[in-house]
Amino acid sequence: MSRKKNDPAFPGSNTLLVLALLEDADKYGYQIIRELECRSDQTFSMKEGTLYPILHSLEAHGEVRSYERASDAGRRRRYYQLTRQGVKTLARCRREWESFCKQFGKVVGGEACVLG
Amino acid sequence: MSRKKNDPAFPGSNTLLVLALLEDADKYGYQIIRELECRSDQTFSMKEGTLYPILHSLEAHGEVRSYERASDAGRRRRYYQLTRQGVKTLARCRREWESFCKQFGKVVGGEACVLG
DNA sequence: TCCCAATACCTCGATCGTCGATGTATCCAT
DNA sequence: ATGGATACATCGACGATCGAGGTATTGGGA
Repeated sequence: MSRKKNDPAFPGSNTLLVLALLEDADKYGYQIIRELECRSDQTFSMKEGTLYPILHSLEAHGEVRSYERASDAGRRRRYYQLTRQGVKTLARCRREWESFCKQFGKVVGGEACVLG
Repeated sequence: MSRKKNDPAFPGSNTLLVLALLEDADKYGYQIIRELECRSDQTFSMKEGTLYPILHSLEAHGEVRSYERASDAGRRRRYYQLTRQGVKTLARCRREWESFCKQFGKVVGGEACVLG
């Protein structure tokens, strides 16, 4: 496969990951990265250079909105919240993922196929 | 997600797809594309500009070897065959895929996670 | 007190995978 | 004879991701 160490096994899924993490609560960037590591048993470790552009792009496309809020400690944090459209997109992406998974498994699993 | 129409839902998996398709028999490029479409119910449609570089790269890395053979009709065909190393790589990639799937599902599914 | 690690945000250039277009040639049916 | 399917290949462009770097604040240990 000639993949580098930190290369995620199957790239492209980061946007769906972010949307899914925003489902249960508004979150800020740093928190998304930490929670992703935790939820995936340290398998996924999204880089900041990956996450922030995704967040900004999602906001530009109306999938999320953001607001700034200071933490107890006074540190500034920008929270991201799913919009109604973002919720729909998340649902669609989940369906796409499931379908992809199924088809991919069918091929990689190894059932025969008769060609015309 | 802002993906283009023909963008595969989750890119990066093409190499694994190719290795898996070569498992049961030696195959040539065009055949791989057709069989992939068939096995995945037309979901995956690998482009030639994607496949051939992958094939060449796999050969350069010793995962497959190739030989030319004319078909009945006399058309030239370059068949690709998994090497012993290719078989090992396929097995490893399958394990990685399964692990990825599991972790990804855990996050996208939506179980809670308590952060430290 | 001073410094470093962690928190928190962000941007930039490089790289890699994939696509779409294009090119070549052969075979077959119309 | 013309066009579509087969069959191989390469090229430039683009988008996603990474790694490195930059800024600033907070809290803890030496």
